[in-house]
Amino acid sequence: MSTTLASAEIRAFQRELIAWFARVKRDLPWRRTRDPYAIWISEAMLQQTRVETVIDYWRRFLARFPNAAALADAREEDVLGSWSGLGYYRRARNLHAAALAIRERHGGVFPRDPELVRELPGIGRYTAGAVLSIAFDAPEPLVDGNVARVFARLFELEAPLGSKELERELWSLAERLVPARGAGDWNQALMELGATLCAPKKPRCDACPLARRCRALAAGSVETLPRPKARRASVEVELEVLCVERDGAWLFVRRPSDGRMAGMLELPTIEVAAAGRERLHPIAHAAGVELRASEPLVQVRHTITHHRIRAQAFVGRTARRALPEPYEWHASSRLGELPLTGLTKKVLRALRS
DNA sequence: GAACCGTGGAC
DNA sequence: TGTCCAAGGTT
Repeated sequence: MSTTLASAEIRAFQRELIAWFARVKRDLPWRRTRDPYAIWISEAMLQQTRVETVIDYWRRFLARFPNAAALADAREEDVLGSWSGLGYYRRARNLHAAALAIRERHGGVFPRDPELVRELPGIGRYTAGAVLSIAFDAPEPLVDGNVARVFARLFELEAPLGSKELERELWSLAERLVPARGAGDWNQALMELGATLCAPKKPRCDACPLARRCRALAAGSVETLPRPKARRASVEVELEVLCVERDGAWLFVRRPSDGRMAGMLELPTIEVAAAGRERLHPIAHAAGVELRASEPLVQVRHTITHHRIRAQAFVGRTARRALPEPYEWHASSRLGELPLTGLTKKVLRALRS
């Protein structure tokens, strides 16, 4: 079942939504540039991440890596350091790899050809459409979570999020609706509507410029669309964390180069359930660390995807300066530059207060 | 196609 | 407190 759209209807959608966007659009820092590199970075950061969180990260990242050449010249370690705390760290690795590809394949210039853009690591159909339409005003469609919600309601699409059927219909609508000129504004207007009025909960239909055309509003199904996809239940995990400071440096462990939080640094950590009675002692022993007290110094709660974490941090001491892999010492004055995991940042923050 | 990948904030 | 969610991409 596919939605039909008359061309007069399409023009009306475009006119009304773009006029609304021109009136109410938020003043976001990446909206003050047409630099495809800067816009690309914002799009990568905004994936599954809130605007308020991204703003500071984007400013710092652009100051440190102002263009694709600078990013290509950087060490991956430093790119991860700038990303530390944002999550989904593969995005940072992909950015760095894509910057290298732009240098090698495109002379350091962000490509304009959609097929070439799509070949860059970490850039899928959405991000390609976003950068090309916003930076170059290319008539490329896009569908993100906002657009999916807006379309599902406007056209009363019943297929569940993530289903093949809904995906096909959403992209078909996006292709038919995107204007030949002003695609960047149109795409951003759709997302802005989803982010500010057509919200997941308690949408503000009273203020919506498209309310008159919304099938779900007419049918009273706005709150039930789009149909959510099933979610995995979350699991409780108990961790113990080892805090060792010596000569103004902290003891960290380098995570493996693949899997969760690949290549990041964290405080030595063990899962209580997997540790048996020995608890922290195995890693403490490996690092020659002596636990100073049996009582945790701080307790921290954290969530990672479908895990709910309760972490207790213990303080230890060691006489050893040189340690085998994966242990590393890092000066406490440089913690802000390191690719630390979110949990580790949280523990260190708690220790300091 | 489903699972995986992080985090902080709203309610 | 638990749950849901936010400008997705990769495997």
